[in-house]
Amino acid sequence: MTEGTVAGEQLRSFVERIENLEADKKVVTDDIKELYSAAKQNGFDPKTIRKVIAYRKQKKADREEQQMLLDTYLHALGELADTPLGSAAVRREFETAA
Amino acid sequence: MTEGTVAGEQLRSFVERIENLEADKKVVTDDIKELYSAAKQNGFDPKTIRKVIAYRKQKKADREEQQMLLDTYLHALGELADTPLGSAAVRREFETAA
Amino acid sequence: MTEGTVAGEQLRSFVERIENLEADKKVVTDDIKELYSAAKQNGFDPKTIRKVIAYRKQKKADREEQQMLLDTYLHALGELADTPLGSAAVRREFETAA
Amino acid sequence: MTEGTVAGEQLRSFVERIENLEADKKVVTDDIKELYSAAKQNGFDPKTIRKVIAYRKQKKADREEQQMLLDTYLHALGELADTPLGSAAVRREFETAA
DNA sequence: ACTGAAGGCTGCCCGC
DNA sequence: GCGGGCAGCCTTCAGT
Repeated sequence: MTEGTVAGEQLRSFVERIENLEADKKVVTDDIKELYSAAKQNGFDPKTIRKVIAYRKQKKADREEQQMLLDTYLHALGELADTPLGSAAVRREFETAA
Repeated sequence: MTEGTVAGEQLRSFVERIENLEADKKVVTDDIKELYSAAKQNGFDPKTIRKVIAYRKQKKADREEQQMLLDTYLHALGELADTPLGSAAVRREFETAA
Repeated sequence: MTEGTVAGEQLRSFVERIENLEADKKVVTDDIKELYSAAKQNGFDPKTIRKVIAYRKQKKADREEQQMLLDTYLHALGELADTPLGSAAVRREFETAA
Repeated sequence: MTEGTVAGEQLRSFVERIENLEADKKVVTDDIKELYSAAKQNGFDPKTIRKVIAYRKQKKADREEQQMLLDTYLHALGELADTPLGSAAVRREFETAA
């Protein structure tokens, strides 16, 4: 796998593409840091902002997990969910369970 | 600092901009992971690729540090560095010293 | 710091003590794995058990974080919290906010 | 599988035992961290200590693998290995081969 | 300069 | 055997 071979060129391509993406990533990371700094300059505690973002992120994750649970219910109940009435019933069941 | 106040709006803005950037970052991160997977599918060892990239990054950092050192020398030598010819002269000096 | 020196003996002592603790840790880890296996043999899904444990752990963490939040409120409100009545008021505030 | 059923009690038992073991594990983990801190206070680089421990662990694993290989040879040679003298003979054979 | 936390990376274990 | 998910480790950074 020396220079100039097909494999070598492929490797080079992978490496360069990854390096480019890492550069992009660094830009974004730096932007985020700048925002935190700016927020701090405006009197907001960065740590608190992180808490807020973490909280929102988790809430979103919780919602998605609940959705997965609902899907589990739906699948477990099979065909029933295929009819509007059945679906509504299952949904009602889920709401009371949650 | 409740909803609707100026500070509240500012905070909301910061939070949302950061969240957007984090979303962007996630996209890039996922792209990188995909590339590593693709490389693996093509028979390259991901771990080794990481090593290669780390090595190149290190080399680049070393070069930049050397460049900074060079700049320090240039400035220490005063206006000479401001002309291309002078710069080249100092650079030659530096190369032999290094 | 060669063999037989004071520093060498100290280092040896640290290394061995750490290795012993790691051995202990391995025992505990293996015990945990055995328990998961036993649970599986008894018809319980290990993955679900992990979920349950993670859930309980998080609930505990949440409670502690809430306590930290309460502390933050208390400190922010300063002296007020030093009187029983003030403390109760803050606590009431916290309850409605949570 | 609700509370009070046999299965429920079994599950509860598993969960609690696992949680207890995890608590034990945390104690050991914390002890290890303390040791690293203490080592650092005594002028040792924690990172290097980790390297040392990893190295010794690797060496130990290598030795055990070699021992397993030796056992394989011994068994392949049949009953010879059952006597101390025979074992020593095979071991000599192995040492020169390795 | 050191400590404590936050994020990223690696190795491990599981299920497919 | 492989890929996904998860825990542990390492690194970096803000704060002191």
